[in-house]
Amino acid sequence: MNMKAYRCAVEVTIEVAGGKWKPLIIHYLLSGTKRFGELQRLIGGVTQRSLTLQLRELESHGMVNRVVYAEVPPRVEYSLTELGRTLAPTLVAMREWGENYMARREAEQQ
Amino acid sequence: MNMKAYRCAVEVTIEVAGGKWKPLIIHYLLSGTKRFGELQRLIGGVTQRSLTLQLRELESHGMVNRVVYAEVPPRVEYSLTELGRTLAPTLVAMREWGENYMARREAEQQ
DNA sequence: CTGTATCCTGGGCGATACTG
DNA sequence: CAGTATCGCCCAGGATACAG
Repeated sequence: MNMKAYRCAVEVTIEVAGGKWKPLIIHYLLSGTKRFGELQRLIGGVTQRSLTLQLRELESHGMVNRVVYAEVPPRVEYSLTELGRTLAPTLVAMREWGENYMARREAEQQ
Repeated sequence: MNMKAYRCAVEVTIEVAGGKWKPLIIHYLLSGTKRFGELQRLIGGVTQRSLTLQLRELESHGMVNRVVYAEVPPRVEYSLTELGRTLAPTLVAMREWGENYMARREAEQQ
């Protein structure tokens, strides 16, 4: 995995922050620390299993901090690391592009 | 597909320009028009089938122009539409982030 | 509430062969 | 050269049940 030769650094970004859920997770964490259930509600349509797996991957890549509070009921808070926060410009660019794209498509349909 | 309600415009960008190959295709097309085989060599590891499918999808979303020259041997050239070119900042941000990420990871390993 | 543990399915994708 | 046409594998991810 580490020895993989990349032709283009874009691939690295895709591996670390790409896929169906990771960009969304990061995007929502950009606005602050979130609990597990909060994230699940915000994202919508993601199963517990998938959200857990994606969060663990983000954690292992140093993108996300996971803090467990020894309480009942349990509380787990996720937040972006400094490294994770460096993705902000990219994610914002993606959101703005998506908004712009939708606007264009709507304008064309008439 | 069109009626799908998005919680966040980031999802739109992922659908139109996300996945394993599309960002790479767009990224390489940013530096100019490319022939099919050229793209395949640049990207590396993508099969004809997958490249074809991804290019068709990009075309259907208005991201890519496909021009067929009636020659023997055949020549097909792909280029970004104006809309496709609007992804440039995002793609560049992704590449730069990937480079930065690799540099950090290397620095940490010592 | 925040997870694991199983089971299962779709479809993304590669491998391969063939064609205009 | 730039594709189609098939086939088949794999595994991401959903559904569900259970646990600390």
